[in-house]
Amino acid sequence: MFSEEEYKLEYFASEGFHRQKCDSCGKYFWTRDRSRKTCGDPPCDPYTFIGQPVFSREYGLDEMRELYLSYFEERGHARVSRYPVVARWRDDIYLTIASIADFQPFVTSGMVPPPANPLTISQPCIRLDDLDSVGRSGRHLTTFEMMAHHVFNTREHEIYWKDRTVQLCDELLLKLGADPEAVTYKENPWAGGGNAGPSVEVMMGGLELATLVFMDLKATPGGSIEIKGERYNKMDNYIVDTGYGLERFVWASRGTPTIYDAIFPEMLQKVSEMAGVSHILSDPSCAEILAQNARLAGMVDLEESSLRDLRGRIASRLGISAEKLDQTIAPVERVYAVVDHTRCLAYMLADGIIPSNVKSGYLARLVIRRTLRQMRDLGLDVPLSELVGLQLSGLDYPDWKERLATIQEILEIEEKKYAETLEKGQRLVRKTAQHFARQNQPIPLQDMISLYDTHGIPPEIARESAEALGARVELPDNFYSMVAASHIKAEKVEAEEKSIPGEKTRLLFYEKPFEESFQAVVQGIFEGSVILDQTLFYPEGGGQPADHGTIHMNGSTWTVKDVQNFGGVVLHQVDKLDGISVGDRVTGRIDMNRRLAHARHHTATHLVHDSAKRVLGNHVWQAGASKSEDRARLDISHYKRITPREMKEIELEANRRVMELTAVDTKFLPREEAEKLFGFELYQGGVPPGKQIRVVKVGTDIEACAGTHVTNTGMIGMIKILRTERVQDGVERIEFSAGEAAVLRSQERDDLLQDSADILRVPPEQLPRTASRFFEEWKEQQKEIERLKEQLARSRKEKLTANAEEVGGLKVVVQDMGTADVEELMKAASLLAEQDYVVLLGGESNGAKLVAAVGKSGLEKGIRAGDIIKAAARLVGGGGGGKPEMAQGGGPNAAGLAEALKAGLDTVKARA
RNA sequence: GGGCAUGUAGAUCAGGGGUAGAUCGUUACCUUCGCAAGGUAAAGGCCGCGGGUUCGAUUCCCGCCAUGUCCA
Repeated sequence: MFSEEEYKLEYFASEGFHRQKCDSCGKYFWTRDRSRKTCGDPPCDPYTFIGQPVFSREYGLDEMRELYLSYFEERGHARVSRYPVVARWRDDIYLTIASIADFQPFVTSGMVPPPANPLTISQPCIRLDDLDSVGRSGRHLTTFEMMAHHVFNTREHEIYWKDRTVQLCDELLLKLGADPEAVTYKENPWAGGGNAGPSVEVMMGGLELATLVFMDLKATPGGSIEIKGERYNKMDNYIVDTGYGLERFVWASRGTPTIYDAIFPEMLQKVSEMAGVSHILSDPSCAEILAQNARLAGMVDLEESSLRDLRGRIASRLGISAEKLDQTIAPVERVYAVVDHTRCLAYMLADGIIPSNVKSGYLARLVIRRTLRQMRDLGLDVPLSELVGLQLSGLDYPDWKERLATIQEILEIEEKKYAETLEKGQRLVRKTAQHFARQNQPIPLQDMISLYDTHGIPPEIARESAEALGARVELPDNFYSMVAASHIKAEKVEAEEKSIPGEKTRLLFYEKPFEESFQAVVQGIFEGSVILDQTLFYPEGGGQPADHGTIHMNGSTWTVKDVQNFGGVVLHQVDKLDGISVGDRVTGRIDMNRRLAHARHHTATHLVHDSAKRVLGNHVWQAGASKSEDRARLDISHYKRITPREMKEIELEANRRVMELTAVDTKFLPREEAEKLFGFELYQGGVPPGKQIRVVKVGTDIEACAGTHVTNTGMIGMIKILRTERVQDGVERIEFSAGEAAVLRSQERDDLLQDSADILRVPPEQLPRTASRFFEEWKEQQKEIERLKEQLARSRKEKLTANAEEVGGLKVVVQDMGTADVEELMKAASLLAEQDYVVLLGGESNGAKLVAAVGKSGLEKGIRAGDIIKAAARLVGGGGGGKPEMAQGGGPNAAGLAEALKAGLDTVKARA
């Protein structure tokens, strides 16, 4: 916890604030109001702003945002444009969840200067944690804008800290017309993401409008300060991290029953009209219910059970039943949810998330499917893309029309996919429901979990259709957590950070990409590796494998097998260490063929990526890449399969760039400058650490990339796409070769073609026609053979019946059929069995084959074909079995066939 | 990245170590002035691909490919 000292601000003193302990929760807060006893935060205080706005007039979203940003601009802050809602610059989160997330980790850690200091921003954020409550609590949103002013202070240079922060906040509220007595600042230590610090929550009318965090601690094992069970130490840089809820400010200014009414009035109007529920929304008694609901929901932490509890309380207060209440407001809640979710989707999709079954794509799909379900329950029969389009047009995308074209296609595909999944699911549900309804049992929970987990059918939908078929369903409240429990959590193995002693190695390969040898001094020996003061060897990184080569000294040679970079220290793993020691002067020589092959593939990867974007669209992002000497792989985000035609188009485009002989431009730039110039599209291959990042420009493709490249696209020679593969839903893999490797691959394919054509003795160009003719003929002939075998069996039947003998009143045929195969034997045997024979036939094809069949009379006497076969097959060294009427067997020992037939006959005799 | 599931006729699916099935659709014929319906018959299957086990694999095992889905 933080002491009172942390919060004793001059501003509070001069403005007549005093510190008070909340009667209800025991936490401390600051207020101007001498009579106030509670902190202002629910549940200690209820919502009072509903119906009684806390500001002097109503604001809309755009108006409020502009007011906020210009307020801080006028007070010395630079306005920074928002970041995408997909946090591509980070690998620890998928979505931007707070304004400070824009500046983590490199700015907050002090490694990189901020884009401006101090700055103000309004950052759209997406949080899906409370998805269930959206629409129902009256206050939860999946998407909100976090308005903020941030300051990045260092011990040497402090811009402003707590005092000025609180003052700016307080004066903003007063400027908006807030009653000074009604504002409270509640002390609440903040911790998250490895940082912590004192913080105050800014409360008005029971609503938390903003949080002012003074981040000056970082998590340190054994640190001197403890907060919420973690230990922290002071940081050298300390940060003002504020968050003002734009939507909440607007809500507070309007005092509407729910936050949704305040921020989306037009959209709500449209959607409720489309759904035919606008009469409910405009009904004053309904507004009162919703207001009650929001007021009470504001008082509690929402869980499924407590929300139901809440409903009961509201219902009894209104003197109606809980069911009646639910029926009345459920459609309105769904409209709220749909309006919220479609805004969330507009941001996600416009910022380039491709729906998928993994990563951030899964989050998009989750929201899409939830929205579709809500729309279905509402009976809202319009394409989802229409609603998302409406939302998108109101957001800050100047090119939203172009983006919408892609988004429309994505959503169409998603809608179709979901319809198919549900359709398929319904059939499954029907089957399951019928099964259990027949047994007069409820559908077990395990089956409901499987329906959802394996087939994606939400339990609510499954229950609906199961109950329509007369099956009962047990559905516990904690269904989803039971699903989660059925997944075993994989242990997260964190790679140990190796700390290597020694100075950072000077990297020569950027300045001299085509030099083959270099001089260096041995700095150290570490676990089978040599550390040099400088090196031309490229260490593995960015999907490019390490260089190989040799180290020479005094006529001796060491082979370099692997090269790794640990925090700037390059380790050259060698085959042996004898004869080499610290201080030695050595000559390094790299395998230039390997290096060049890597460089070609690396530059080619950039070109293929760029071409994929041209051919498929701007939604294409790199999702991974790897290179080797003879091929490279590039994974890209794309919402459908790449067609063979598109693949060829990409290949052609890439080769055109090669032929344009464009120089490859690489340079180191300060991170913030590179971001400003080129945007986050830089970070295709992940986010490199450090102040300076290396920017590689190949034609229109600009990426942050640490790999070695050729200096001109012409050096790539040729790019040959080998195939595309779908690695995940929403991610396509393109495999290709460049340079010599591409020529070799093409030649391999020519060989394949030529070899196949040679087998059929036709020129390659006739291969498809000939192959298909052969295949058709083969099928014809298979059928012909089948017919002939049938015929053969019929004609054999006559001969066989002539050889029948009588055993105990049964007609028995035992015969060696020469080279007949199993199929022929079976056909003949079954024909005889139909005429009440007991049959055992043998043949020689690929060893000895035996087939037995028993007619009606035999079966009545208890003679089983399987028994005959088992007895017989033993003598040909094999086994067999089958049904009583028909059995087959065999063995490798064809010489024993006669014996076997005899043994079979004996079995029949014994039973007859 | 991990889990679960699926791949059989044009479509939807059943089956299961022993001669591949149903329904719908298709075609022909019957019936009709014609159509629909009905009746009769037929065509249509590398049982996803490759390997293993086996006398025998569509079925069991392994790998691959394709697809769906849940979770992080």
